[in-house]
Amino acid sequence: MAPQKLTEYERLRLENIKRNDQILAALKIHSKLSQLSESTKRPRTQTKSYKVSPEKKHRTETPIVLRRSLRTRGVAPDSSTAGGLKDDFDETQSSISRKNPNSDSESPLTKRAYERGPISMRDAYRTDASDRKLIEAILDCSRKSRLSESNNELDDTIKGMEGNELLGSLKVGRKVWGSIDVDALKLEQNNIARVVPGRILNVRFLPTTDARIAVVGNKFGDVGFWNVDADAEDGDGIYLYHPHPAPISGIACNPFSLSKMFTSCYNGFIRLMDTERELFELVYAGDHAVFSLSQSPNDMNSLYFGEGNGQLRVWDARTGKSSSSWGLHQKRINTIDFKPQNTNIMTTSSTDGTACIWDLRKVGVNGSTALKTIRHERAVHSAYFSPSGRFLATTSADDMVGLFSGDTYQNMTMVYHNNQTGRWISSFRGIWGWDDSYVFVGNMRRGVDIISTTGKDVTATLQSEHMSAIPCRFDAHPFEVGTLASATSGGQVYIWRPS
DNA sequence: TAACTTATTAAAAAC
DNA sequence: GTTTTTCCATAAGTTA
Repeated sequence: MAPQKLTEYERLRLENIKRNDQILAALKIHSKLSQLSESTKRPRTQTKSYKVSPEKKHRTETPIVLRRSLRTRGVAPDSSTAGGLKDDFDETQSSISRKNPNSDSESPLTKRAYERGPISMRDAYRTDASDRKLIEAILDCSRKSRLSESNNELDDTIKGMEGNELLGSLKVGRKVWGSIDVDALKLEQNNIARVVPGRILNVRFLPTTDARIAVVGNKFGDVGFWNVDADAEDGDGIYLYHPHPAPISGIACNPFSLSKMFTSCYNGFIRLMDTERELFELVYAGDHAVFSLSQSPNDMNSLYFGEGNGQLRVWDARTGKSSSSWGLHQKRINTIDFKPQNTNIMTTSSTDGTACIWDLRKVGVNGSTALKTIRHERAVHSAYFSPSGRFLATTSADDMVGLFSGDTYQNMTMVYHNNQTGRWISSFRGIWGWDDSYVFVGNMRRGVDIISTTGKDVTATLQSEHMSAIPCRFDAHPFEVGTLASATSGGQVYIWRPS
């Protein structure tokens, strides 16, 4: 896609935005001064934190789940559902008593998050400082990564080159490979921030080497950005949006087009954040909760998501339509992942107590039969292929982390691990690092457990006095070996780096 | 098989 | 510093 030429209107608009930013910057001097006097009073280092503008604060502090009639959702009455919606996310869950008497009037911002249409980034924005710096940073990275997109035709040639995975990774936007020294991973004060309020369900690094930007989704439907290396004069580099009205279940970034990022929500909507158009577009609006989201690494036009009780759908970016849904599980699908070396091979984990491996060429044809079904005693919270594809790691509520290897993943090792996170902490999901050596998983004692595939046990635990809460969700930076983001139920993000 | 009930737990806010 | 509130998720067990 060639960069679009700006119309006169767009050019004027950008100029106007820039002017407004200058005015804002001038105004900010006052708040900077007051901050300065405050910091002399309190010499202790304040961690970076999101700051919601006062006039927006009251609107979203209390998350409200609204009743949605078919009419307000713009859906024609349907005899099959007219007798009362019994779907996963509607009246049954929405009508839970609301204690706050002030929350009865629908706030404009919450209403917007429900809209069956695009929401401008401006309308969804909650933080007080301008988000121009963030938008510029993302567009800047996007332009740079697009330059390397022209190398994509090399993809096929490189695919056969087993010996040079690093070259392959860089050219096709795949995760970079490398080994790490576990003892070298450290958490520094400036790599800590409270990015959003409340419980984080998802953390993701933008897939770029040009900036370190972490994105998180929380249970209120907020999407928070943290530009980790933002200059001090740009504030903390933390930006908060509210594009969804309910918990965010997935974030999917396109390494070839950083300005496009998908987010999915428990209310059944999937939005595409388009930084170029400054919109959260609505790409899918279903009647069932969307619990998981994933992109096939080699096909950015296909978006896979799990909805309702075990259904899987594929949304096609070219047609803007989704496939019919395939019933792959009995209960909700918690994760969807693809084998990096053969993206026809997909794995799903489910609350029905199983993790399955599928051949996409055979899914949906005459029903769906899994290549392999892994059975845990309880709900399976995640299933991920290792970077080489030779391992599969599952994490289950039965207090086990499963490691599977061999041609058909027939070799099983169960590693005991306390996964009882309870009500307040998001369930643990063991993720892979940058090679097949380690799986990273949260620890109820405020640490990150590292499970070694060779040792078949927890060989180390990352701990730090800076970590004031339990890390439950993680992301390994796709292009920076050893850079690990961990997120908590209090909205914090901790970034571990090799020292 | 669906519908209802209950146990689980940490962190922030309030005192 | 200690106590209270948050809270309204989730999964598993029990009942009808």
